[in-house]
Amino acid sequence: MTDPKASAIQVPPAEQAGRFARAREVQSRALLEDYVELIGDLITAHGEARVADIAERMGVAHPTATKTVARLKREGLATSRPYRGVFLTEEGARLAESVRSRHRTVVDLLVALGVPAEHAERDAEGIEHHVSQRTLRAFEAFLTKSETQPQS
Amino acid sequence: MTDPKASAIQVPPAEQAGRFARAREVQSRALLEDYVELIGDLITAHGEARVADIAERMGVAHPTATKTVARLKREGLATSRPYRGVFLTEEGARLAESVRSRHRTVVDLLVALGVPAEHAERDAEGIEHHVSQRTLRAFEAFLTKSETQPQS
DNA sequence: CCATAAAATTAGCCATGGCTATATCTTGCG
DNA sequence: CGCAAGATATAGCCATGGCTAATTTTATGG
Ligand SMILES: [Mn+2]
Ligand SMILES: [Mn+2]
Ligand SMILES: [Mn+2]
Ligand SMILES: [Mn+2]
Repeated sequence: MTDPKASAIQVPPAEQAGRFARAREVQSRALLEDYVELIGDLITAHGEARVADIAERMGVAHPTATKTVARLKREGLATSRPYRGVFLTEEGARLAESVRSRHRTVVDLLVALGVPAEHAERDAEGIEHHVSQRTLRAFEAFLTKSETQPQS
Repeated sequence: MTDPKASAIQVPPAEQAGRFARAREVQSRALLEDYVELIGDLITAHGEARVADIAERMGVAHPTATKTVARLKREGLATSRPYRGVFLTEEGARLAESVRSRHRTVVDLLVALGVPAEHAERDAEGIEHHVSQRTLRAFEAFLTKSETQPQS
């Protein structure tokens, strides 16, 4: 068991600052990740990703979706011509795939730990973005193990 | 195994929008949570929480910390008088305690799954805010179990 | 084929959370 | 004491990510 109180405070300030910086960094990427994942899903399901559908599924107003799509284009993740649908670049498609896979792993882990599916989906939508490669591997390892030998 | 592609798309749009809304909601609380936790730690360790220390540990400039403290006051989580330290209200202290406890649980879970401590700390700093009560209970249950009967 | 409905974009607003530069207050020391 | 130095606060800037209202483009059905 960790020492309850003093633990956080005796880590060097610079190191703690680094952790918070990482969290902020991740945060600024989270929205992009959710958009490319969703755009990929829409293209798979409907052959195209319309701004209206993106907005509806993200739960934001149309102009908000348009603005974010502009950012995706700026960052090289998507393309679109005015009044046409939105498409993913190679890089966008790659990101979408990795985001989708990580999302599934996070949900699967939560469910494996006994979290109801609905809850798992909700929490995963935020958690996923903060799960590093290293942590993802640990999740996968645990899932593989609990497949082989289910709960004791 | 879940169906790889179509899974996300056949959830009703309103429900998916709700998940994203939840994630945004959580996001807007995350900064407050980290601040009250840190302020609580500083008071425990040094008897007071100075803006300079808060800024240093959060990895932001002093004015940024001042501005966020103003928001904490607005939201009834902290108090402070100009050029004096920052203190937590009852509500702030309660929040700090629950945030600290959840933080520890998340770190412990990651470590229990085999994530190196440093990594666990980093990832937890972002993950923690998205862990609901229900999920937290699942984490605790797992940790209790793996104490009793360690890895097979 | 064109008028109107639907979809998308643009314009312009707000809050948050960063920053730097400047002003003000507190404090400790000579 | 009294005046630097240091700590804090204020002013004012920027980017992101929301919003509504207005405009422009596309698509359709009579
Ligand atoms: Mn997400
Ligand atoms: Mn997701
Ligand atoms: Mn945190
Ligand atoms: Mn924390």
